[in-house]
Amino acid sequence: MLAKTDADAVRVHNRRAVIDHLRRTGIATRKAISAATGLSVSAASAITTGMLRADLIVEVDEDERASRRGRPGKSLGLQGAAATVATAKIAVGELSVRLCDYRGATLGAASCERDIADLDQDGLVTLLVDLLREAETASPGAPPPRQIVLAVQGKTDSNARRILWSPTLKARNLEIAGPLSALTGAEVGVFNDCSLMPEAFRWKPDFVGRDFATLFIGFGVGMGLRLGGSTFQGQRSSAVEFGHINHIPGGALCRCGNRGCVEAYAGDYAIWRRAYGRTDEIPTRRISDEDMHRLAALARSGDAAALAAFEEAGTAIGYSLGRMFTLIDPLPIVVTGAGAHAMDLLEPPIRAGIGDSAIDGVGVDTPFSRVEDVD
Amino acid sequence: MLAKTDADAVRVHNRRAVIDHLRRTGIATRKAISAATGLSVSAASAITTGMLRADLIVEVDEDERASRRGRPGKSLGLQGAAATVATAKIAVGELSVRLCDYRGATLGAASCERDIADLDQDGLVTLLVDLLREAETASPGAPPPRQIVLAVQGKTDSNARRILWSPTLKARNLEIAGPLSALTGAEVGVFNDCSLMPEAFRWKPDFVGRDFATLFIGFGVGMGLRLGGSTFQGQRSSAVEFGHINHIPGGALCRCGNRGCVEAYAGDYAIWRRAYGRTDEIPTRRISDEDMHRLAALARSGDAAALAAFEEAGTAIGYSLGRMFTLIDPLPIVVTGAGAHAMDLLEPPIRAGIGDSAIDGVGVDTPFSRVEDVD
DNA sequence: AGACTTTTTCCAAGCCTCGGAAAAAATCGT
DNA sequence: ACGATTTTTTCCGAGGCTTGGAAAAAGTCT
Repeated sequence: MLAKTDADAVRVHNRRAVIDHLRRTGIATRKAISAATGLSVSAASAITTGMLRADLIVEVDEDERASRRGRPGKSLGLQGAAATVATAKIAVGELSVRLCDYRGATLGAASCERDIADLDQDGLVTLLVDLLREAETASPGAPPPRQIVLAVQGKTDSNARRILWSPTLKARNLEIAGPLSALTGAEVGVFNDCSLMPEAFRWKPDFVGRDFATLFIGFGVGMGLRLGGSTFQGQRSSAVEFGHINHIPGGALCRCGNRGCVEAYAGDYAIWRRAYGRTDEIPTRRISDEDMHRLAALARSGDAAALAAFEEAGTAIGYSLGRMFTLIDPLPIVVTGAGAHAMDLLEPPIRAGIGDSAIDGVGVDTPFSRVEDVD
Repeated sequence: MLAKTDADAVRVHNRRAVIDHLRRTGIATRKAISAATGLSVSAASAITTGMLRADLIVEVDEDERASRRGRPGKSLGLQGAAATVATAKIAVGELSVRLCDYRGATLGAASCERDIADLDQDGLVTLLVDLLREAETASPGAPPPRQIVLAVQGKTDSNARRILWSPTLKARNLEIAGPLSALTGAEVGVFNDCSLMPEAFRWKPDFVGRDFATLFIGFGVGMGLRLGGSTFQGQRSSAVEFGHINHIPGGALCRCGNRGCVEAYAGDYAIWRRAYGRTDEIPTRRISDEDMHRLAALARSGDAAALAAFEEAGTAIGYSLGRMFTLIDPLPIVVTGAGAHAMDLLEPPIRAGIGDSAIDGVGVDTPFSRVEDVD
């Protein structure tokens, strides 16, 4: 099952290593690249000059002259104009597109707020193409995107081609990558929004090369996993449906139709309905952030029902984290989403839940980081 | 973070691919190796002749003459005498060692049944060395093992050097790899027994290159995961403590001290105590296989308490499989251990549990294979 | 201005693998 | 029985990448 390797693979691999380092550090000299990648200086030099000629990277004048002895190294950076990448987000009630250059800088964006529940495959694709065109006119001079990454709220297939299911859409199993690719000429990938989140943090110094999880707490509950140097994808689907891992057999009713999911205790709507005694009610609309802030304030001021709602939410998350830790070892957690604002209320029951469910309580002290907003 | 690749890495990789194919198919011609690995015939020929000269592989006379036209291919197989590998098992009340040659054939074995609970690090290591010597005298002519693989009931660290915790031993955090390696000169790896199980199946045609899980149901409950071409290991420990994933918050008391673990419902002792109304009793000894067979027979004959015990066990396993499937997608399951004998009783509640806990019931129809005995 | 240092570039060498040609070893046809 | 055909191996030159050392380049220090 092991595939062969040849000179070609070596070249591709080593160039990727160079780009990887440049993307992480921004700029670096050939010497630094050599040291970081393990390549000889000769090789690093040869590779970079080749990429320089191909206009993939540029020489950068560094203002900060270290004024050391010896020939100063010439800094290199990625050439922003080398390629354009588009990211699109499909969420409840919102569709947005953003164009980025090769360095990651935003070139232009476009979005539209409308109910897309009734759209079918073609309708969704044409809407995406329209937004893409709009974003392109907003960023003149940029080449058309070579790659399009779609972040979808819902389940996608592991080939990153289809939306298997989304709470935003009535239709299921939509083939998106093919048509969109045919219309735009770009390489298209369709991913679950939460499983994509680790990509946003893997460049940060604290997380480079490390395993970690991102936990989204908001209207729903979702997770992204970074394991062993790659962002986790299931064999068949995007997987990591953390919000729909069962917490209590036969428990509270969840949006997905099952009973006892984590989300049915820890999603915005779950906390809300628990606080107001609306057992098993599934709200048709999003609970607004203001409502949730109000509820959190109520809990902080000592309201028993609100307190209990947040506590149950934290316990559900904690137990499921404990279950996950037992299966794949404790991980540092990055908490995002509206629920991150209520971490003062959630963290104690979360940690208690981990302690009660993980073997030997391993992972109760795993670090949590809060990130308020991410796109 | 990406490391460089050079000609050396290419050589190592391609040779490994050749060995991989030979280990899987037993014997193969140079042409077949070329086709399977994607290497050119020239490369496959060069690599194999090199390994032939290094005595890693041998030419094999195939008796079955296909009598086709053209020059017949000369079959190659791994040289059994090229290296010796030892495997050792540390289980409750039993210690065993087995020597295998490079092809996987057993050369000799030794075992001892005694209580090792009071052994410390040195005691355990010297006992292992003694068994190793005994096995070596049982297989004259074989070179001393170059590699030793330890399968331990319990938790091991992810560097495969230490036993973090084992129900067999009172001591914790025992460094085994270092001392054993120093005494034998072999490369030593210490692994959890269940997480090692996929290694036994990854060569079978049904599982080659596929993701799957092995589920052990016996005195305890354990699991091994084969994901993305490698056998899963946690970042810090052997992980995949499936038996200690929480099923019911605050539920039945488990050997590990927590409440509500799967094992506290589905382990032999859990089924036994549930059938006999001994709530939360932790037996000091293993329940014998005969006792469990008797209990299963009782259930099959319609005894309500016994039936309920097996049903609760199946439900616990089913829910936890559903939870796992939600996190990492459904997988085919290979069921081993004494509990595999009662799969007729367990499978219906297991599938029902998956259906109630997995999103959309995905995975209820995942294939189960029963394997009665594995070493 | 010359000595020293440090970074780049240049060049021959070493390893792989690849592709095609030649050799080897059977069977088939007459 | 002997040449034609077919299939597998081996051989050999070519090409691509990296390496290590030498040479060049581009600054600081005295």
